[in-house]
Amino acid sequence: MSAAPAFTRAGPGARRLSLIAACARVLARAGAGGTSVRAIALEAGVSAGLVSHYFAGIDALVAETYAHIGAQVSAAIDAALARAGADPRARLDAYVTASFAPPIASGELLATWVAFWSLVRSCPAIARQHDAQYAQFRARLEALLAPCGVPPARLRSAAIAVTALIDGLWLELCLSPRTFSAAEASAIARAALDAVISTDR
Amino acid sequence: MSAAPAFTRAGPGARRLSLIAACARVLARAGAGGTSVRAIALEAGVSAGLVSHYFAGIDALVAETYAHIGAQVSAAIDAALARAGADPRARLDAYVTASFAPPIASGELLATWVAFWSLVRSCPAIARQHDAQYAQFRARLEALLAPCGVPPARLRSAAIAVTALIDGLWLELCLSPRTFSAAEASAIARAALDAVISTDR
DNA sequence: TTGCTTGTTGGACGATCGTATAACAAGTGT
DNA sequence: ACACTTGTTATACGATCGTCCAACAAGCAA
Repeated sequence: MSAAPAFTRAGPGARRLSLIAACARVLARAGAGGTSVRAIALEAGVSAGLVSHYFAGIDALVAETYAHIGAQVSAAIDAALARAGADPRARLDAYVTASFAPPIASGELLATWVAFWSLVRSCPAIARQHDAQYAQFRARLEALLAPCGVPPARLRSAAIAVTALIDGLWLELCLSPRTFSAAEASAIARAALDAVISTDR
Repeated sequence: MSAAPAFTRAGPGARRLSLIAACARVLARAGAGGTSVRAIALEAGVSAGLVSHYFAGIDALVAETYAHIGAQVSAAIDAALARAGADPRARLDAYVTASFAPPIASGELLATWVAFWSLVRSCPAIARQHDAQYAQFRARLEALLAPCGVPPARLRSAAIAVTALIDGLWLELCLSPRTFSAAEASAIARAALDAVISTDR
């Protein structure tokens, strides 16, 4: 008779990915302060040494997790846009609605994002990733605003403003969901969009 | 001959305050991850044991530091409002300008704030403080918006929107100052205010 | 000057941190 | 059935974490 295997081997790619996913879960559950090599390894069901084996350090793992989560959020928004169809204003509204709905608007994702923000100032690699991510979000929003009649000269400002408004609403919505609802946040953002895309000023 | 005193005694109130100030400086310099009892004590020029003597734990110290910094930001805004005079729109502009100028808009303050945010989900006391602080900011903004002609029915939404916009701009301005300048953020916010206080919609 | 109050120190404690490394075993090809 | 590759474990290490407590000394009162 053969005993059950004490562990299962995984290809390097698969194991790396499972560690990144585990890191994201720990980050969401325990925040940046509670995220340690051992906690991640326990979450992934492997030994602690394996983290050091696959990543240069815990900072590198967190950085890769940042990119992974960012791509996930991007995908969620892209999916919402694809569902919205072709009408420019409907696409804009879909962008807003998706921003205040799970999985984007959630305390877990906030904890993850805050953990990244706390590393921006001390870790240049994280800072670069943040800049790239923000630029990508702004560019996508510009592409959504242009068909709605926002003149090119105002495109940059409009994208910055809408991104900031959504981020601010999203932040407060995640921090204390009792202050206002996702529906209210969405309504406020859509009202602001009306003002932004109106040409009479 | 008498040797120089090895340490100087301070009244309980003064020592508590110096520890809170030291905690704020460490939080700003090293972020939540780098903030330890020993680092705070070193910053304050006292021994590590003293922190435990004055505060129930490091969480309590951080919570009191949160309240302290919040009051400081509030005071900075009040000072800007006092300098702005009586004209309602000028006061609103002063609020915006102050939000994007030191000492409010700075990487150090961001690090402090992010550290607090990272504790909101796990520490109910911090969460309660955040809610109170946010409510206070929103109430003050409502008081500024009302004289500008914003009807009472729209006051709440307008205050939430403006707060979110300023917070979002402030966040990105602190995270990566190269994306846009404080002047640009201020201009964007003031343009949005024009839309909010206009009654033609 | 003497004694007392108490703010302050410095070290000890166990726990946990990130990292490195040698031993082990699962899976594969022969 | 064998050896070989390598993904994985287990352990050890020094550093640092938060907390606690007995001893010390600064400053005030008598």
